Amino acid sequence: MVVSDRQAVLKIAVPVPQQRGEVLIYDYLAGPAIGAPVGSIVQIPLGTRHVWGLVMDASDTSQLAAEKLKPVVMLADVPPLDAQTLKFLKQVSRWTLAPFGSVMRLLLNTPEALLPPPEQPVFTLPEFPLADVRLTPQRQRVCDFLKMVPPLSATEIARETGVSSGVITAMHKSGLLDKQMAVRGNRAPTLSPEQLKQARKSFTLSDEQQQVADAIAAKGDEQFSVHLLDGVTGSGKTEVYFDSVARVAATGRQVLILLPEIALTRAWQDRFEKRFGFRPALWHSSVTNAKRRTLWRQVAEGQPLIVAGARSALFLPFSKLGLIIVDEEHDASYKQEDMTAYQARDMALLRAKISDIPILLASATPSLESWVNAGAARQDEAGHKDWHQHILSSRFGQASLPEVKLVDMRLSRPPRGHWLSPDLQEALKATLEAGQQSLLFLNRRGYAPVTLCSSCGHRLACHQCDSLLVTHRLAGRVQCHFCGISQPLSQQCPACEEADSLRAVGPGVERLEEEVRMLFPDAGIAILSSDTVRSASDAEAFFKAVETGETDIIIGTQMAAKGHDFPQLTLVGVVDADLGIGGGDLRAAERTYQLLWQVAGRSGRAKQKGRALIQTFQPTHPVLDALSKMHLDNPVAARDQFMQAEADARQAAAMPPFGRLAALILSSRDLSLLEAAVEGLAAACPAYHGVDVFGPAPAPLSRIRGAHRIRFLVRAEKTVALQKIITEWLDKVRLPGQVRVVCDIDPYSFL
DNA sequence: AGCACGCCGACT
DNA sequence: GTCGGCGTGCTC
Repeated sequence: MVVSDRQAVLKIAVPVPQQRGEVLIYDYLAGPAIGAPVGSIVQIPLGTRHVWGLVMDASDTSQLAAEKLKPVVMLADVPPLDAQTLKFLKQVSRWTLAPFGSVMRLLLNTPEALLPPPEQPVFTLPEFPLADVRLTPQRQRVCDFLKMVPPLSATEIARETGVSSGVITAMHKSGLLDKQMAVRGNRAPTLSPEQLKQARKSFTLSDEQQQVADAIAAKGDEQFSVHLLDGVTGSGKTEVYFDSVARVAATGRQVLILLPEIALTRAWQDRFEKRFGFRPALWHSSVTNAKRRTLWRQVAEGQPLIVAGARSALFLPFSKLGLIIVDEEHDASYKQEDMTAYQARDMALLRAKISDIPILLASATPSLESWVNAGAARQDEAGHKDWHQHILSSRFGQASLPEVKLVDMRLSRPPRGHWLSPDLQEALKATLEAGQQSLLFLNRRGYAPVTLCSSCGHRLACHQCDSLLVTHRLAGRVQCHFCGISQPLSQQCPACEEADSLRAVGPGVERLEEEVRMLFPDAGIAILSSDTVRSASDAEAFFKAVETGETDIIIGTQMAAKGHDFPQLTLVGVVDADLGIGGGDLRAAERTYQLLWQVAGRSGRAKQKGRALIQTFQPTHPVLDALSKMHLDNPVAARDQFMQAEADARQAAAMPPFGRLAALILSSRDLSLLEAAVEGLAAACPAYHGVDVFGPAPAPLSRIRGAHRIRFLVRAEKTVALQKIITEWLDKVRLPGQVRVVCDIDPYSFL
C-alpha cells in the first residue's frame, strides 16, 4: 500500500524471539508516533496484546495491504535510543545469535520507565484555613513548612518536618490540608555540578598506583582503548580505576562500573563513598521498581551519572557514556548461559568500541582471554594494538601477600570421614590461640554431596535431572542443586527399602563445621554459603559477627572467595584444592587458579601477615605449583608462568582465545523426537576448512527439569565467520516445535 | 515469548 | 453432552 505522508508507515522491530541474529520488522501506521525518529520506543498492538517495539525506519509504503496495518498505540515518554545504542543491540544479536527481539527485551526490561510519571497525592494548605481546630506542635510545624514549599507528598513532608506520615493524613481528614493529584518530577538526584567538582578533588594514591593511574590517563579518554588493570589482591585496583571514573564523570559524561552481583556489597559502596563523597547509582536484581524507573529514565535522558551494576546494567540506554569499568573481569558470573547467552565483559568491550570510549578491565587474576589480548603472552603476534596492560605488583599499605604452603594429602592424611589434615588442624589451633580469624574454604554446599545405601549401593539421585541429591542436614532435606527439587531426609533406602541404611559420603560445608566444632568446641564458627546467608540482612549479621570477633572460624563456599575484606583473617585453609581441576572443562585449571588465588588473598589484608594452607593430592599440578609461589618476590612472574603454560596448551589445541568455539544445545522432553532432530542436524553438518564439529553428545547436564539435552560443539579457526556457518546450518534443517535450540558462542560449561 | 485456535479424555 | 489438557502456529 502507499500512503500520502512520507512517515505514515513505521518499520518497527518487535520483541519476538524469532530470526536468529536478525531483526524482525513489522509495519505499523504511525498514528500518534507520526514523525518519530529512528530509535523511538513505541507501544504497538501485536496479536491480542500490547508490547514495546523500536522504530527502525520510516516510510510511505508497505508491502502489506492497508487493512493489515495496525496503528501505533503510543510513543514512550523517553528520548529515542541513539544510533550507538541501536548499533550495540544489533551487534549483540549478531554476535550471540540471539534474536534481535530477545536482545531488545534486555533493554526494555523496565516497562514502567516508558510511561509518563504516575500522579501522586500531594498536600497544600487550604486557601481558607479552619480557625477553630487545635494545632499540636507537630501540626504547627507542618503548616509552617508548607508555607514555604511547593505541594509535596505525605512522605516528603513527613521526612522534612520530622513528623510521622499519620499526622499528615489526619490533618487532611480534619480539613487542615488539601489533597490534589499531581505529577511529581524526578526528585532523585543525579550528579550535581557540586558533586562533579568534588569527584575531581585529589585523592592520595601510592606511587605505584599513581603511576598506573597516570599511564591510563595518558592514553586519553576520548577514544576506544582497553586497559587491563592487573593487580594482586589488596593492591588497590579499585582506587586506581576510581581515578579514571572521577576524571570522566567530572566532564559530565556517564560512567558504567560493572561488578559481579555478589561484589556489589556494602564494603565496595563504602569505598566508593569514601573516595567520592556520594553514593553511586545502583543497578542489580533487587533494586526496587521506583528506583529502577528513575535510574533508567535518567540514563536515557543523558544525565550525568555513575552507575554501578551487575551485568544487566550493560543494557541500560546510555546516551552519554564516557567510560566503562569491568571489575573482577575474570569472574564467570559475567557469562549468562540461559536463553540469551552472552558474556558481559565481551559485550562491554563491544559497547566501548561502538561508543569509541575507554574501557578498564580489572582483576587480580585476569582471564586468559584478556591476558593474551593485552599482549602479556609470549607469542608471535603481539596483543591487540588498542590494549594496554598495567601491573600493580604490591599490596597497599603494610599488607603483604600471604605465604602459601601446599599440604600433600598423600603424606598428611586425616582419618576416614575427616577432612582436616594434622597440618591444617595445627594452623587453626595456632591462629585461634593468637586471637585471629581463619577461613576454611570448601566449594560444596550442604552436608554431603553423595548419599548411598550401605545395603544395596543405591545412590540418591534426582528424578528429573542427571545429578545426585545433596544432603542438607541444617534444612533436614536432600536437594538437587540443578532444579532445586528437594525432599525430607529419610533413613530408608528408596531402592531396597532397607531401614537405616543411608550413609552420607564426602564433605560439604555443614559436615566440615561438625568436624571443626569437635576439634574446637569453644571457637565461634559460622558457615558462609548461599544456604546460610540468603538475604542482605543475613549478610549484615554475618559480617557483623566477623567484625566483632564473635566468629573465629569461617567455613565458606565460593561466596567467601569474593570481594569481602576480613581484616583479622590471617589463615586460609583450602580443604580440597583438587575439586575443580578434574573433568574435561576447557577452563578448569584457569578457574581453579583464579578461585584459589582469590581465596588465599582473603588472608593478611591488613597489618598482620597472612598465610594459606592448601590441601591437595596433586601438589605438582601446575595450578598448585603456581599458587605455592604467590608470596615470592615476584608473584606476577609466577602467575605469568602458569598463564603462559595454559596459553600454550590452548594454542596447541586451537581453543579460545586462539580459536573459536560455539555450543548448540538441543533440548526436548521427548527423547525420540530429540534424537530424530539431532540426526537431521548431524546430516546437515557443515564441512569447511578450519571448522570441526564435535558431537552430538549428551550436554553437560544431559537432563534438566525433565528435558533431555544433546549438544554439538563447533570449533573454528579464528578467521572463520562462525556465526554465519551456524546460521546457515540451522537454516538447512526444520526442527519440530517441541525441540528447542540454544546457541552459546564461547560456552563456559563443559564437563 | 504470549496467546488463540484446535482436537481428544473425565466430569456437572 | 461440555470443560480443559497442551500441541501448533501466528503475530504488521
